[in-house]
Amino acid sequence: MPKVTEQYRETRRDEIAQAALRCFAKKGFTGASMADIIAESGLSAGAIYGHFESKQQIMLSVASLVIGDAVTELETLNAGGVVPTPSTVVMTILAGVTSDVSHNQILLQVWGEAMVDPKIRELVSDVLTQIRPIYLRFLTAWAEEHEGLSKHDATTWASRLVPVTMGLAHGYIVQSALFPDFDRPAYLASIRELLPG
Amino acid sequence: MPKVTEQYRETRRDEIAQAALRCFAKKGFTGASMADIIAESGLSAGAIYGHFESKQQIMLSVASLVIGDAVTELETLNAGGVVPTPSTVVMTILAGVTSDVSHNQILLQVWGEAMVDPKIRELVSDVLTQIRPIYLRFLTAWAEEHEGLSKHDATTWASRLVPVTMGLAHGYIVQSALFPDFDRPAYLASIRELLPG
DNA sequence: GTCTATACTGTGATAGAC
DNA sequence: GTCTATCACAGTATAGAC
Repeated sequence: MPKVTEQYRETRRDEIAQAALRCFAKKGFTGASMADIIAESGLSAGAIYGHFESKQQIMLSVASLVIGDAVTELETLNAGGVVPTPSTVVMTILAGVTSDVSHNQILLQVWGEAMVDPKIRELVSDVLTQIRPIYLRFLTAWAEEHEGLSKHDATTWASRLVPVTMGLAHGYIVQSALFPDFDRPAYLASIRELLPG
Repeated sequence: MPKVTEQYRETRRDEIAQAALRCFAKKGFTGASMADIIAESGLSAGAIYGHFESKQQIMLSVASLVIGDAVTELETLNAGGVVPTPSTVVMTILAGVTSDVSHNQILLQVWGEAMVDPKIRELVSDVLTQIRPIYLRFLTAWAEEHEGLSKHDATTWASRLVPVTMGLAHGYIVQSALFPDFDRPAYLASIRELLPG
């Protein structure tokens, strides 16, 4: 199998997913029809069904794209080598999620869909089980280093702080998507005041 | 016009809305069909269309029901006469929103729908403009009383804290709906630690 | 082996006859 | 109030062009 072909298919898939993303951002997961996606992608029905089994698969692909942002961005913190403060962790994850406005909008839709679509729910759940330990690791490291706690105590302390820390991020995402005049910098500043570090 | 008739109609409307709520909780706003709602309500298509103009109207009615919980519950704080702590305010609003699990689930769907449906968006926006000032008032009063700030300083302080305070609530709602093993009491305890008061 | 154009089949919301 | 017809449109399959 020539490598070119595989890459080509991958690219096509991505193009379709991006077109679908734009449609979903405008009309929602269920509101956007295959016809919309077909038109937006500039391809034809058959072409699309050659790359995706169903609309459901496209939805999953887009959802995965959007919620994956968080993990991607968090990984960059590892590269730094230094132990980030709790508020830095939150701000980093938010930078990933809300850099693209349409991603942010779709994220809320993904959460909504997760309430009724088991596949999406599973996807969200999977990403959580990736993110939670990362949060925990960073917060634990910080508590050890800056609060002088033992590894055990630091872990306990961190695991209590993780949910609210994530909650603050969730709040940012919600308000960012819902309130047109949401003051993002002010929110981030408040996070820095509230969280230790 | 006999009063009985009006009350009767109101009751019927409410029954239909409740039936619709159950359907939406199970299958989502767009996933639930009129046929579902008809079956769940035990009525017929014609009967329902006698009380609601369209499915859209039913959706709005249910959405309003669900996001109205917050306001309803907040009002109870007024009755007490004492100035609640910031964390008490959050916990009160959460008590209203998440007491009924299906309401909580639908709330996420409402947020998602708000991304693409202007009517729903408007509804959400309206409720916010009701809630924000209430938060602000309570937090300001608390800052005056317990931090000894002037009215002006207290207001400034409060308006900076309102978004994150609401954010913590949003985080609770999101995690409560998405994570089956979410530890609610632990989250509330962390809120108490984080927020002043 | 990809794509285009078009046809098919079920189902949705709703209107209107009983 | 119920029941049933309508009518548009959804997602998808297919038949053939490049």
